[in-house]
This record gives sequence, C-alpha cells and structure tokens, in this order.
Amino acid sequence: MSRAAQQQPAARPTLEAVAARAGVGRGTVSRVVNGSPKVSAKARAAVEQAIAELGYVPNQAARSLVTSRTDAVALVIPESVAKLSSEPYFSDIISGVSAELGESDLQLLLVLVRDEHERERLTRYLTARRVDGVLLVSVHEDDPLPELLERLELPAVLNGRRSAEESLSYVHADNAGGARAAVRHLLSRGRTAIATVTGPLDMEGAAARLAGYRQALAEAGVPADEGLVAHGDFTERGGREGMRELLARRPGLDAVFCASDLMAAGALQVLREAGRRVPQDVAVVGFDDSVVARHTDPPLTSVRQPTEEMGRLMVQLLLKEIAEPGRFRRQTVLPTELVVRESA
Amino acid sequence: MSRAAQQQPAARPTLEAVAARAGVGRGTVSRVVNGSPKVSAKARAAVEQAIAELGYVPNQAARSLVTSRTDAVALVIPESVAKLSSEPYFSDIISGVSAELGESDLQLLLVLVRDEHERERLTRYLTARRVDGVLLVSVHEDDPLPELLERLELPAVLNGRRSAEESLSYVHADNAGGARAAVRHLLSRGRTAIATVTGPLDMEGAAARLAGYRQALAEAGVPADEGLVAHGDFTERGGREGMRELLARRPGLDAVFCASDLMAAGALQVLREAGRRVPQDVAVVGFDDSVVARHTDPPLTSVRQPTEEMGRLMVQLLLKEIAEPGRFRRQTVLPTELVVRESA
DNA sequence: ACGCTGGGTGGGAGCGCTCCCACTGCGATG
DNA sequence: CATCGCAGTGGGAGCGCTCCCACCCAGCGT
Repeated sequence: MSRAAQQQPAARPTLEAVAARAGVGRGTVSRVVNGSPKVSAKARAAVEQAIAELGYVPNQAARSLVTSRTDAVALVIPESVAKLSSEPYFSDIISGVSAELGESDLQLLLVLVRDEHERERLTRYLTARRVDGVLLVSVHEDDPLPELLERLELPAVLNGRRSAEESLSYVHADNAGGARAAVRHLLSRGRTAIATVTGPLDMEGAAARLAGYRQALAEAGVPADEGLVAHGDFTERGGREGMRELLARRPGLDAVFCASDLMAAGALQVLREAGRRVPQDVAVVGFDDSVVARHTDPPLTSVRQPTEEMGRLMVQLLLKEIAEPGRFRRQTVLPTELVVRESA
Repeated sequence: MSRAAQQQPAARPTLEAVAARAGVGRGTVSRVVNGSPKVSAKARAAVEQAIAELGYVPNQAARSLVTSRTDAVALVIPESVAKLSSEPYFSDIISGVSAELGESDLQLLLVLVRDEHERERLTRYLTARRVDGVLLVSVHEDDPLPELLERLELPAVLNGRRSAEESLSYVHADNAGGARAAVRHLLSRGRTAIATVTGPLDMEGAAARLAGYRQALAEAGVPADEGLVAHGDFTERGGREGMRELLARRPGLDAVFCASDLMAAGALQVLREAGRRVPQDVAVVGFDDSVVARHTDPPLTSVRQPTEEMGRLMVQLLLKEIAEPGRFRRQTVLPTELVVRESA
C-alpha cells in the first residue's frame, strides 16, 4: 500500500461538494445548514439528503474565520486557591456548567490557572478572542482577570463577586444568610461561646460568611469577641491551625462555625487531639455540604449551597450576555440551607 | 470618547498590518511568528517590534483553516459512571492533564458525556476534527468511543484499557499489583477470611483488582471462596450494598478489600451499623487513596495510585502521537503503593 | 398587458492565515 | 570574471465558509 494512500484521512466533503451533489448553489446549502427559513422545501430536502450521503460536517475554522464566533466558552478556575481534587465545590460547578451547556451548541473549555505563567497564557488566549464568553469561579478581590474581561468587553459571568459593587454579571450563594442560619442553630442549641474560622477574606463570599456570623450573634445580643475569630483559607490545614489558635485563646468555647467543610474537618481533628468531644463539648458546623461533610467523624452539620445549580445558572446568564452584549449586568443570589447532622 | 469608538472592539491587527508596519512581506512575519529560523536578525527584530506595538495576536481560525490543526485536545469523561463531584479521581486526572498541557500550546477541552445525546454530540465534534487529539478516561469494555477514535484515526490515549490486548495507547496503574499488596497486608496482619467488594467488572481496572485479590490469596494457599466476593460499582452506595451482602453470606469475615475508597466508606457505615469494630473485628482496605480515605472513621488504609501523574503521562503520550501519528502504540503501567492508616 | 412585489436562489468577494514558488543579492567557486 | 549556490524574502493562491447583492421568477394589482 502506498504511503500516500494510507495517509489520506479521507478528505472531508466541503459545502461546495454538497451544493454540487444537491444541484443547488453554496448559498442554499449554507442556509439549510444554518437553519434559515428562506429555503424552499424542495431545495431543503435535496440538500439534507446530500449532506447525509456525503457525511458532511461543517468546518468550524472556516466558519469562525468569517463569523468571528468560536462556539466555545471557557470555564476558568484559579486553582492556586486550593487543589481542585480536594475541593468538591469545583467539580460540582463543572458538572452544572457542562450539563447546561449540553443544551446549546457551545463547547466547554476548562482552563486551570495556577501560576503567573498560566495567567499570561490565558490572557493571550482571551485577547485572541478564542472563546465567545468566560465563566470565572473563585474570584478574589484583587484578581486581575475580571478587569481584563471588562477591558476586552468579553461576555463573562463570575461565580462570587469582587465586592458588593461588582460591575460584571455574577451568580453566588447567600453566604451571609447561610452563616446566620448556622450560628442561629448553634445558639438555639444553647451554645454561648461560638467561635469561627473564616475563609480568605479577600474573597467576598468568605467575608460575607463572617459578616453573617457576626450578625447572628449581634441579633441574639451576644457581645462580640474578636478572640473567637480565627482566619483560615478554606483548606483542611487552615482549619487545623485556626482551631488550635482558637483553643489556645478561648479554651472555654463550646461551638465553632467553619467557613468550609474542609476547614471543619481539620477543626475536628484538632478537637479530637485536644480531647474535646464533638458535639458534646464543642459543636461544629461547616459550609458547602460537600462529600467530605458526610464522611467526617461525626458527620458534619453544614450549610448547603446549590453548587451545581450555580453552574447551570452561570451558563444561562452567559448565554444571554453573548446573545445580547448589553451594558446591563445580570446578578443572582441563590439561597442556602442548613443540613443538620451529628456534629451540631 | 464617542460611543461608536467605544463600541468598536478595536479591530484586531492582522498579519498584513504587522508586515506593513515592519516594512516586510507577509511571509516574513509568518515565519517570525512561527519561529522559523530562516529569517535575518534584522527582519526578525523589526517584526517583533511591530507585533509589540500593534499588540498583534494571530487569528487561530485562519490558521486552523489552512493548517487543519486546532491546537486543542479533548479530555473526555463519561460521567455516567459516577458523579464527577464524588470521584476525586477525575479531579486529579484533570489537574495532571492541565499541568502538563501548560507546557505546550494546546488548549484543554473538557467534555463530560453522561448520556446518549451527549455521546452523539461528541461524535459529531470528533468527526469534525475539532481537536488534535483525545484523552479518554474511565474506559469500559463495550465503550464505543475507542472504536470511533480508531476509525477516525484521531490521536488518542486512554486511561485504563478495554482489555489486555488494547490496541490504542493507554496509561494505567498497576491495579493487580495494588490489590495484591492490599490483600498481602491483610494476610500479614493475621486475617484469614478476607472478602472483597469489586468495581464494575466491565472495566479492566476493576477486573484486574479482583484478579490481584485472588492471586494474593492463592499465593498464600488460602482456598478460594466465591461467597467472599461481592460486586459493586465504585460508588458509596455500591459499597454499602456489597458489604451487607457479604455480612449476610459470611458473617465470620474479618477483613474486606474494597476496590475504591468510596465503596470502602460505604462498607464502613454498614460495618458500624452491624456493630463490628474497625479494625478490631473487621479490617478494611480501600483503593485510590483519595481525600475520602483521610476523612472516614477510622481513616482508611488504601492503595495509592499516582493519579495526577497518570494525567501528565497521558498528555505526554498524546503529544508524541500527534507529532508522529505512527502505527505503533505507547502503553504504560504505573506502580501503586499501599498507604497504611487505622482501618487495617 | 405591464409593471411590481417579494420569496427564493446563485455566486462573487473576502475573512486572516500558511504554503510554496519565484526571485534577489551576495559570497564562494571554477 | 562568469557561474553557482543558498540564505533570505515577497507575494499569489487558496483553505471552507458566510455575507450580501444581483437576479429570477411566480403571482398580484391596475
């Protein structure tokens, strides 16, 4: 067998070939392929048959070249924050995004950004407008990406927001409300010295959870005690360190609200080492209601946020923004819900 | 600033514009952009300056149109198997793939396939050759995708294999060896009635784990007892059901090897409900050494497989295959390692 | 009978790039 | 001093598609 013949990847038929076969012009084939109504039933039938016979599939590159659409959107995850693997949160977002995108004809590009180098790569990529829109999760206050997106005027939806005055579209959970519910629950169980381990406060969501914690205490007339507040970073290790700090400062605490399940898991370890029983001595509440919550000892009471749904919603907003790149932004807050298990 | 000027997405400069500015021809600019050595230092400098001044970014669509390369690869995850969120395995793969791809100029496309509808979409996508190569994880024996990849002659690397005679390139872990190590460890701890909950046996990896289990027992002269084998599907629920079945059939068992951590977590729940102490009454070993393993009660002894590294390796093989689409396949097996914790 | 519509159609132009071939100039060679 | 490379260069052709304009017919009104 000749090498040449073997290498021929069976040249894909072009629009032109379909036109010839169907006995119509290129324009008509294009109209059929793109679902234009201005085609007679007869012509449409002929074209459709030719397409089927030839196994025609449009060449996306050629299409993009002229339409300057790409039919792809990027989901950007700044993985530096936490390892993707240990954060079920991201998986759920991905899952929701993917499901919702399935309805449309857009392809999902997953972009993990973990260092400066990769950020530059992404910047080039976005500048080249190789996607029609961007979904950005885990937004930090000083993240340069949202600004880039604004400058490029690229349709975008954030998960979380930089601040309360966020100018881009976003979807996020009612973090403050969830935290409030968690703390109220602890109060209702008779706890009085309720501590918290916060997330990274340069993330609005983490700050909101802290605010919710404070608000619930204030409402109940509990005097604020900054000694009961430790700062973490959403990771398990951060949870351990925060808990140790709290225990050292306020040995008498009888409850702790952790701004993530992973931190709650870390806190649990430290409490056990310190000989405190959970929930008898210290009640623990987490946030996210991730897989981890169901597997700790004891299982975690946690604030559930509809993560997958947030993913879906982000896509819906993005599609609207792509279809109609208006000035005005779409911003949505989803409710949270306390899931009570043994830990509190 | 005029509204019109503001709305103009500032038409991106073309190669032609760069050429004009640098006072050279299009060919020369193209050579510089693509790193051809056949350019004089002077011309190169002029072009590079022009590129910088104009902020030129090549148009990928135009490039693809003529090269028929896309500079993108797809990572396909048939999510039907298990929810992405509960399987840290996938996250680790993604992480490794993404990291390794960062070195090259290829973009990662994540494609989740959860039903027939989405499979068809993907088929169309691949047929249109919108990617240069495909990474496929979680391969089942009867999965139609590998065959499609072969037919399309699309460079591809599997994670796992359909069978021992897999014809495509693949990367997988030493599943049999890992299972053997797990069972030997149980034997060395004096356990005699060692049960197992298998994964879905239409996956070669799951079958290999079962084979390793059997082999270790045979080597130790322990007579085979099919009553000690229950079939699961890698999920937590599957683990629970398998464990119940085993307990009903062989109440005297003193150890169980689960083919995934998630199943081990399920088994743990059932054992506790049944009043068995772990590890005193029943020792438990999992597989994957995922996050879950560290959070169960007690923490799981588990077989670690280098998941992230597998992702990296898959990319390396794929790149070779893309660069040189030869007949011969590259197939790699990575070692596993037993991580001992309290559960066994 | 003669415009007029207007749905339906064909095909030229051109998107931005790479490929490739023809061509230039210059030093080395016979 | 003519001849031959050969590194370096410019630019035509063309990738497969959409856009758009000119055009072609019915079918309708006057």
